[in-house]
Amino acid sequence: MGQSPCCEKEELKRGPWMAEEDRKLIAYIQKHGHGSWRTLPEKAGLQRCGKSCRLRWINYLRPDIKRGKFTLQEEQTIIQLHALLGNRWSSIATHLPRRTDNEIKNHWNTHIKKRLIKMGIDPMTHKPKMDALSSPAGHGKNTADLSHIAQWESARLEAEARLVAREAKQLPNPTKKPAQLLINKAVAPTDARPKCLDVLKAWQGVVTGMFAFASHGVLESPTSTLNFSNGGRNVQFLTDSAISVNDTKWFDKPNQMQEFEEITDDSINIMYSTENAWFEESFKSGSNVENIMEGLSEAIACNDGIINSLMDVEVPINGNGGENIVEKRNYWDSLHSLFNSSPAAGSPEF
DNA sequence: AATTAGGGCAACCGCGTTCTT
DNA sequence: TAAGAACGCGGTTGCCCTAAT
Repeated sequence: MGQSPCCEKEELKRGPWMAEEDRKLIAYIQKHGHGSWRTLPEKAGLQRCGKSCRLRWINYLRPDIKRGKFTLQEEQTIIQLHALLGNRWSSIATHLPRRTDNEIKNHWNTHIKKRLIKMGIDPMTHKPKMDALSSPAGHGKNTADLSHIAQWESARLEAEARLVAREAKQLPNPTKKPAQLLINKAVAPTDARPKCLDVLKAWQGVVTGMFAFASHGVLESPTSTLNFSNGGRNVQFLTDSAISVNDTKWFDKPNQMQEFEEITDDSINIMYSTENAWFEESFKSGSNVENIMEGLSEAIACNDGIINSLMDVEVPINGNGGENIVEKRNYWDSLHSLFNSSPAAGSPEF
């Protein structure tokens, strides 16, 4: 069922596109839109299959494509989203305006993946390879917490994508292409994106916050303390280079290899190489811990409606703003307790 | 200068999902 | 509701370019 081989039957051209073919495709789409890809080649006077035309347009000819080097920020986003979503390049691409899934996929395979490997990080699990060498007991709470957050975030991003798709379906003009609407919405410029997506910033903080870099005068921002406590577990941001989770203090040391210093029995020791300036730069540019947590709670508050609606959680709608705030706080509390409870194995119960 | 190896990227392939009839 | 058509996605291939030998 479904796919029929579109290039087999006729003598259709394959391989690299000629400039003339590009011109024809662009001219046709600019004038008529792509419509049915199946019929487009014939109408446009191209000896190509529809699939090939679609690919050429989406990955290369579309006017809103940004080409050239990926910025640091983009790479960070890719890494973080990949940690959450895995190889779902199209989902990742929706969070990188004007980049195509193919381009992201290629960039991952040819650049980022290799760099992560070089840094001793498994590109598939996003965990330091040394993690595997640590004791089973050590593979406890912190790792479980992070993977739990990752699972939760993954589900949330998927849910968000489904909501966008659902919204697109409900739009008044039913004549054409929810998928296209989804794409248009998803690739809107960064500043047009809903604030909800700031959760990525928060996640970025969670991830990059794990990497405390050598203190060669790098971390200059004023320090402050931020505390969360719930159910006996305590998350404390002591300074911009030290984080304490459940009495486990994560901080930097003045050498090239960083270490999570073990304080409690079930905490873990993980070594991170910081010799890669690229990652250090990421850290510097991205994460002020106060902003991280602020962003996270803000994003969660912003997202609660989406999450609840998409995870089939019934929440009474309050007309009253004050109650709403309470509701959001409850949501944050429940998330926080989820974060703290972190089952040793198994998936989150959504 | 010629050859080889490796990197980068555009394009293809096949399968799952969604849409249409 | 079922079947076929169309679309979209992720994995893979193959070509081109450049650096190394």
